[in-house]
Amino acid sequence: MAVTIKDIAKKVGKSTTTVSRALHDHDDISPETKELVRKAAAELGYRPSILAQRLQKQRSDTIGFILPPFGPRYFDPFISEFLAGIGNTAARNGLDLLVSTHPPGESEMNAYREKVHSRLVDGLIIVRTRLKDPRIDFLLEENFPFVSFGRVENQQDFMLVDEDGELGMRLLVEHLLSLNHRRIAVIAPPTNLTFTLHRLKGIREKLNEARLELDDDLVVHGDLTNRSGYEMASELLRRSQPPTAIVACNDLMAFGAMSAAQEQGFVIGRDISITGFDDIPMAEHSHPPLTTVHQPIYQIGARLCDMLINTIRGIPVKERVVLLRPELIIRQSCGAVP
Amino acid sequence: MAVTIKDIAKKVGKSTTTVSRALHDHDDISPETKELVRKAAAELGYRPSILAQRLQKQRSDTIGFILPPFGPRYFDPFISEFLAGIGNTAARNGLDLLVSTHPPGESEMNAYREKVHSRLVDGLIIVRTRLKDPRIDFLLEENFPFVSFGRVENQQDFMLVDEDGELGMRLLVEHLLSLNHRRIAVIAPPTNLTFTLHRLKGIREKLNEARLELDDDLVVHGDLTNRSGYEMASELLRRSQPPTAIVACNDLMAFGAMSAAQEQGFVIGRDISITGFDDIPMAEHSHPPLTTVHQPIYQIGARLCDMLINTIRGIPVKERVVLLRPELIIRQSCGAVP
DNA sequence: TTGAAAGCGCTAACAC
DNA sequence: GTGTTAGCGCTTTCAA
Repeated sequence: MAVTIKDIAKKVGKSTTTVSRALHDHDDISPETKELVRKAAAELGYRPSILAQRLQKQRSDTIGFILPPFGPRYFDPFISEFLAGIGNTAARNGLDLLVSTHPPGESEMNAYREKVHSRLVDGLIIVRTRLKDPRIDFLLEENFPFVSFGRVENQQDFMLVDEDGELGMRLLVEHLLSLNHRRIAVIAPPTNLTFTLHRLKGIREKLNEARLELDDDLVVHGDLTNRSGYEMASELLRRSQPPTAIVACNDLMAFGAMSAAQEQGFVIGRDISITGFDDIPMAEHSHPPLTTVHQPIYQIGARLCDMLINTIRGIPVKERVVLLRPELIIRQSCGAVP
Repeated sequence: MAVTIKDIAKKVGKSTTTVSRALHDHDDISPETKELVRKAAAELGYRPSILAQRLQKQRSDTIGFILPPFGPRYFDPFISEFLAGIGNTAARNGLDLLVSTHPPGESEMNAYREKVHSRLVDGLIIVRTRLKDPRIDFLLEENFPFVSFGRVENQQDFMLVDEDGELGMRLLVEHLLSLNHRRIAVIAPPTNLTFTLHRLKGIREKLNEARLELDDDLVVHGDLTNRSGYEMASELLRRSQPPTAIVACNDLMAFGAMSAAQEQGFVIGRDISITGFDDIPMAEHSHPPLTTVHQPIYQIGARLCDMLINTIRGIPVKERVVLLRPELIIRQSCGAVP
């Protein structure tokens, strides 16, 4: 059906070897032959069978990405940008991107095992790391190329990019302290996620430095969705002693919190201050615009992908652990306590 | 390096043919041999080379999805859910999902041509169709299996799922009319997208039925982002005769519009009514919660993927054009005009 | 019930 | 410069 090098070989009266080498521009083929072969290939509409090349080369030229959906509706504002970051980088390097979805849990490791053993991908990209992350343990053990967006607790001899969430929170809390906030509540993400640890640590330590304590009663946990931000904030604000500021650990929960506050008649930035983390595009256009910490998701994806590609190609990566310096974005969702 | 059927064959003292057939449970192999082969395979830790199987079978067992990013920041709340829908469905059927990103424009068609000709995917999923869509013309011409989320203007002999945007808008406008709105503005998406046409048509015709006209001066175009919703609404609301209702053609722009309105001191649901379209999870938790039209993105993705898989497998698809009935979600962003 | 041989499309070592 | 041969790992006639 499809045109193969055999067809070209027949047409130009040469061997398939010669054709193959001509097409790859090897320098042991005469210019005339090359020309001849190229023309024939073009005329016949030849397209190499990538599959055959891959089988022969024993490389898949493909990067795998298993996205762990969160919550019931799979809504994740990160994904599109992150995907673009890795997708574009992979494409620029002639690699394909194989994507699948698999929630954390029971069968998760099967999904990873299968990807690794099928030899359908040359490397994997991990996101949303947990404190103890079986995916990373497994890949390390298998000695399979991978990079990770996020750290884990016990291991660190692998390539990763992460934002310095601790510093990000320090900047944020510093800002809140300068506005005289003392009763600061936190809507934290699930505790098994690594970045939760860092963010809480940043908050706690910055407060301690100001001789303040993070009140455990004011730390609640959400699941990173709008809804949970809404629910947690609703509860916090109905207390007899509501906080003057709510630090939500991601923008989505911050939006939920803003909605809850407004519903209860609070004016955000005056009666209550609310902060987010991530700086998704929407943060700029919420009402009021959200004070948050910027994460360059696209760049993180691109950088990770670059590291992985180099590794796959055997090029040593100098910086194996990249910790990005976060940027505080001050908008109007925080105001001074009288 | 990796274990192959050859190794198994050697171990059990049979031919590779027998091993292959035993592993696939053909019924011309004795139970004993099957047992023997299976045990040997397990012991050696055999994993089939999917690549080799695919080369031999001349099928890639892979579905392709090229996502057309919008705007500078690739932010698209749809993607994660849509991806989950197609990813899970593909996985359930043993197919892989190959994802790449490519913006509309110049080289877009090359990306599609390459996917088709590389024979790396058995079918493609198209999203965000344009009125005249070269991707669809091309795939139709190539007779390559594909399905589309969205219609096009001139062609309709291909499989697609779409929401009935016209009806959705009719429901929405009906709601606004019942609240006595007469000066209704529209923030429309780019005119080259097919769904823009349907949504505008729904608005226009419903108004006509009520003996009203859609004032062209009140129709502005955004690019589906928050920011553009914000900018367009800012301008609309600063006019001497501002509208009493703004129909944004997607939720993201509606949020931007809400932000602009609030910034100018409007109370949403009282001074100005704003509607969206899509019902992304955030719509429920904005302030005020957004009146919008629901699109079951996950299900659309899953359905599309199912159709495509059937086609690839040669199973005829009975319903080739699926138009989903939209659901109006009334929340608090709209109120009655005094 | 099993095996030999051919082939999917391509590349590479080695000879000429 | 070019061709022969072998092989990537697997499946599938066809014959035994």
